[in-house]
Order: sequence, then C-alpha cells, then structure tokens
Amino acid sequence: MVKYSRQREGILRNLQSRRDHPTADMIYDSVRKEYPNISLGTVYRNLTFLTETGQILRISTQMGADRYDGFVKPHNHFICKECGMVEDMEYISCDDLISEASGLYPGLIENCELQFFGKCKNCLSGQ
Amino acid sequence: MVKYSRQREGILRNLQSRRDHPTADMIYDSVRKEYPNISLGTVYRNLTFLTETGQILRISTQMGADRYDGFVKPHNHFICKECGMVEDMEYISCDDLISEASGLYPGLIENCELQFFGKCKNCLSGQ
DNA sequence: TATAATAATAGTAATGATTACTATTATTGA
DNA sequence: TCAATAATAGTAATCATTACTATTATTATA
Repeated sequence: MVKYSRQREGILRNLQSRRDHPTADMIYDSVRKEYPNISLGTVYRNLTFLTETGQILRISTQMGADRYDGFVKPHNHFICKECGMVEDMEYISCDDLISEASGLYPGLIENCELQFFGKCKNCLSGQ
Repeated sequence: MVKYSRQREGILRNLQSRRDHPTADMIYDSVRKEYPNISLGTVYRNLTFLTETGQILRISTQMGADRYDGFVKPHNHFICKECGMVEDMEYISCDDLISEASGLYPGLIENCELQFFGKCKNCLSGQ
C-alpha cells in the first residue's frame, strides 16, 4: 500500500518544472530548498518509484550519473559528448520503431530509447 | 605514441569471439584464463581505449554495469528487463535515423544508439 | 643486438553513484 | 483518536570505475 509523501510530491513537481534532465544529485540540491533536511536516499528511492510507476523517465548516458526526465511523452534524446548536455528531440516516433521491430523479434518489446550523440550547437560554435 | 600490449590484444580478441555483451568484470574473468595476473584496471583502461578508437562499442543499459560489444557494425540492442540479457538486433538502420534527425537538429549528430526494452523469448515462456 | 625512452602493466587505494539498514516520523483506515 | 505501517533522515555499505605508483614490456635508434 502506497502512502502519500510530501517529499515524493516535491521531487515529482521539481522534475516536471524543468527540462534540463538533472541527475539525482542535482534534484537533491534543488528540492532541498523546499525541504531542507530531505535525504539523498529519499531522492533516490522516490526517483526509482516514480520511474517504475511511469511518472518520470530515467536516462542512462554512459557519461556519469543517470539523468531523469519529468516529460514522459515518448521522445528521443541528444547527448553532447563535449558538455554532457541532454536535450529533448521529437523527430522520430518510438512507437513506429517499436511496431517495426515487434514484427521481427520473438520476444515482447515494451518500450524503446533512442539517443543521438555528437556536438551541440553551443559546443560547435564555441570551438 | 601507442605501444602494443598482449593484454589489449587478448581483450579485443575475447570480445570479438563472443556475442553476449559482457561487463568489464565478465571480460576480466574470461581473459584471466589466458593472462592469469592481468588486473581489472588494465581491463577497464583497455576497454576505454578500444571504445575511443572505435574498435569496440560500450553500451549503458541502466541495469548494472556497462556492457561491451566487439561487433562494431551499426546495429540495435534489445535488453530484457527480467534477466538483463542484451541481444543484437539488426532491424533498424541508425544511419537512416541519423540522416533523418540531422536535417532538423542544429548541432552535429555523430552517432546513435537505439535500445529496445521488454521481455525476451526465454523469460516470456518460462513465466 | 644493446640500450634508452617511455607506454603499459599489476596491484592497490580512492572516488563516485547508488543501495541497504534502522530508529523515528508521517500518513491513513477504522 | 489510535493503531498499523509506509516513508523518512541519517548513516553505513556496496558496486562500478578511476587514479596512483613502482615495475615491466615494447620499440625506435645507435
């Protein structure tokens, strides 16, 4: 039985109010302004809960800590190899990719994650 | 200046001889049969080197340690949420996805990684 | 072939991200 | 209001990965 918690609500709202794909630690720093003695463990526990219940997305980028995304409508991500920035992309439909692959794969495909890597506009011009 | 090392060669060949996307630790266990006192640090250092020189691929799966792939021809991956297995998929061309996205994105897209998640055939039937 | 320069290694310590543990606090159904 | 228990704060532990350093292996050149 799941019980309400202010901390969980605070974490979810924090994540829904931003589009910068923060790490657990960045969320911790930010939520601490509202709940000064929230613990990092609480942040991690709730991020896992919110991910498992489909309220947020977890993104592994192979550069440092996992990122979290409060925007759950299916979309793709661009990750800058230079500055590590994670940016939303809405160019390619994962639903289409899933139906295409499902017809060929013997298992059950439930979701997909499409990541592009390269250099963002800022890093290109600042070079 | 890069110098040859038997250990690096052993790691590369080990990875090229299998299709199970092992973790650094699994590669360490396996390569240790040939080089009994290779160190885990050497395995990690060379996996990073081989990844950066494009000789192997690194895959982050958001379930445990990173996986490595000696098969570098572009392809997609299916990851079973139940048993963690990573399987190759050659259904969708990343090159096509990159050209599609490149026309729309202001930065420079260099490569892409497409992962599907769900339940593999084994886990479906064993349930 | 011997040698000097230095890249790579083994072994170990350190770091960073995440999870586990436990006594206390908050939520909620009766 | 109260009892049951989910969730928390704070801390310790774990897991994956990187850093450090003295020693060894590779390689270009004499």
